[in-house]
Amino acid sequence: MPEPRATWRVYNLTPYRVLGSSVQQALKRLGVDIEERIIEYIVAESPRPDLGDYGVPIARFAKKYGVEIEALVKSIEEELRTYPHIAGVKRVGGYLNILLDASEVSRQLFRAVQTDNDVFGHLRVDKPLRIVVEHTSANPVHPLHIGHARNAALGDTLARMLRERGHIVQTRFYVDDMGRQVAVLVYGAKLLGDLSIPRGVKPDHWLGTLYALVHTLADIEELKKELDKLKQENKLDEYREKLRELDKLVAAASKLREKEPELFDKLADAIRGRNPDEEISEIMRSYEFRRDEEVVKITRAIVEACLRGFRETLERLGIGFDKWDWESDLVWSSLVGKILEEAKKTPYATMHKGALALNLQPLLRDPVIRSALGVPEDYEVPPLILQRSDGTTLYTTRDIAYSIKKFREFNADKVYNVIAAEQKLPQLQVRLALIALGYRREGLNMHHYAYEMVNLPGRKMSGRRGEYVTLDELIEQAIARARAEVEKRSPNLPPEEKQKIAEAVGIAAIRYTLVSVSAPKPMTFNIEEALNFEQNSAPYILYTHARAANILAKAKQRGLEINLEEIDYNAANENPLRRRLVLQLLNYPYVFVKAADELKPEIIVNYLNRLADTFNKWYTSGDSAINEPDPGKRGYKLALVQAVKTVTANALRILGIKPLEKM
RNA sequence: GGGCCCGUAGCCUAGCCAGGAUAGGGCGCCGGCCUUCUAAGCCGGAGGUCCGGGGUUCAAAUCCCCGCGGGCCCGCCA
Repeated sequence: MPEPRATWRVYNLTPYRVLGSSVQQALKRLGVDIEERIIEYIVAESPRPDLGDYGVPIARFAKKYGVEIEALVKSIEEELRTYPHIAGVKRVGGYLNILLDASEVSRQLFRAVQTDNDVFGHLRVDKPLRIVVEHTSANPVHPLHIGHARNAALGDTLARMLRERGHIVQTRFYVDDMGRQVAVLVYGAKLLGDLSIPRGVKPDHWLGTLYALVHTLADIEELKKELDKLKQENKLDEYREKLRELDKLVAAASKLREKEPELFDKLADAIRGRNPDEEISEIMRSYEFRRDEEVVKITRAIVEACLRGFRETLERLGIGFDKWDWESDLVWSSLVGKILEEAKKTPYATMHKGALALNLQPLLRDPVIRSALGVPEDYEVPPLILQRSDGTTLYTTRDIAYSIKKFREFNADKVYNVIAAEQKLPQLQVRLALIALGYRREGLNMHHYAYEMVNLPGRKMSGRRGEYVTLDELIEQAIARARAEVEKRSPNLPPEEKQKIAEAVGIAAIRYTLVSVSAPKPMTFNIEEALNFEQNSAPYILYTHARAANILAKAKQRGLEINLEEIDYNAANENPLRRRLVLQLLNYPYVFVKAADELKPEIIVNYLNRLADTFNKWYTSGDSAINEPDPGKRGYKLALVQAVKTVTANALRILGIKPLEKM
């Protein structure tokens, strides 16, 4: 990736940097030394243009740091004089506002956009880090649904942001083939005596149905046994409660039966009178210890098939992985065994009710660890069990081995795990365990990028009961919706082109929606809303980009080239919308850096939306670029359009959305 | 019982960590605009106890305390 050199200059002209450094310098001269970043945070856009463009509440600084306000203002004004693009300074109330010279800003901006082009704005760090991003890592037992989609969209966007920021990034998918969930599926396959996946069905979809069937039928079978026992013991209250549970299960089961009556009946017959819980546990054991080659074969085949489905879905979203890591490989390669040996030798090792465990509490006495892991002072962390009494390991144990592998294999400085917020405790335990085992650097540099669950309106999703909207369905719906729109507005395009646009738009809409809500917020996924292609959506942004592209294409057709030397930069100040647009574009590098460093894709989303807003207002205001008779002004407008197009395209790419030239 | 996260108009959301200018957007609703670069657009309008109550402050959506509501976690599950 080329270095965006010209972007640096623009970056240093953004109001945040300018005011940040000026105020900092001014305060320093008055004997107060504070970080520039603190001031940058406080710089604000002015609410009205007549007050200036950006400002800082200087009264606050004067008070807080005990400096004379007049002296401070004078000092700041002096600092600001060194910038050629500052046209004036204005005091309003407790604020000191700056007025930017849009023509000078434009001059710098257009040049940088032209030289840096597709890396414009993407300022790179001085010292790149080697970063692993593990994300999605869905259980290979059912198709990906919207919840996984949030994980995938966030993870992929994170990886893209970090790469553009100059880091060396590797993405990894953890294939959890040793969990109970896969064993449930294997159990089902064994009951059926046949694991061939019917043709014409996507493997993950078929497996998802099988999984829900087996799980639900197994639960019913187990519950029946419990009921018998309670009845015998004459525990009527509990009995009635369990009976209600059974009703719910039976209701879920009958829904499943509607989908696959034959399969359902076959499984129901096969499972009757058996001990599914026990048998599933036995499958897990025999897979972990490779006791039964048949189980190994079936398991691997099932998981492979499911992953084929995942890959197909993710590929449509433009999401791929550098590495796929199988949990079983960690165990069979003795990496996990090594962890157990190491654990036993540490002073943290303990026996918890007869199982090998780590007591992690003492580590929390170290304030460095507490602050690095974000643990409050008197937090109590439960002991972490590493090995069951039957000798099998637990998910978290294997995750410790996996964490080390992630660092080792890529020689990583940092690891980000994009994992649901409900896994906060196990994630914390893994990090503490790493430290306990002597992998202090790894423990302190592994981060849990937590996101909240996605729910469907009115109900919760449940993989075990087969209640979910698959990502594939959602993608299809989005594309169909986009297709109808293309059909309506561009009936004359060739069908392949229509389809291409529809696919790009539909998929973009989904990705945009998923990263537009900040990760710690729970999200209700409203399909109607996600497929609303109006303002504040990917289609809106793509449409804006296509509009800009269209203007430039038309200009080219008419032989109108953009020559930065022949532009009349005074045109910048003639029209308030042009001015606003330039000032927004000026902020792009700053916005990018903030989003990438804070790992907040929604910052990019918000920026894009506001930029598109301003562009569309300008576009419809009648200030046409290609019909402009004055060559200097026309040049200016075209360069402005070009800048909008470039910035929009660059920002979209970070979100994993391909910009469109035509819609 | 303990811990973590979330609470901003009918719905969704930004701002909160780093307190300051009449709380930004969007959907939906009402009313307008296609002979000028793409109407997936634009213009105008109605709609707010920033969950509640205290406190700190010249100043609180933002900080602190006490509550309320929702979600999640505290397993020899993952």
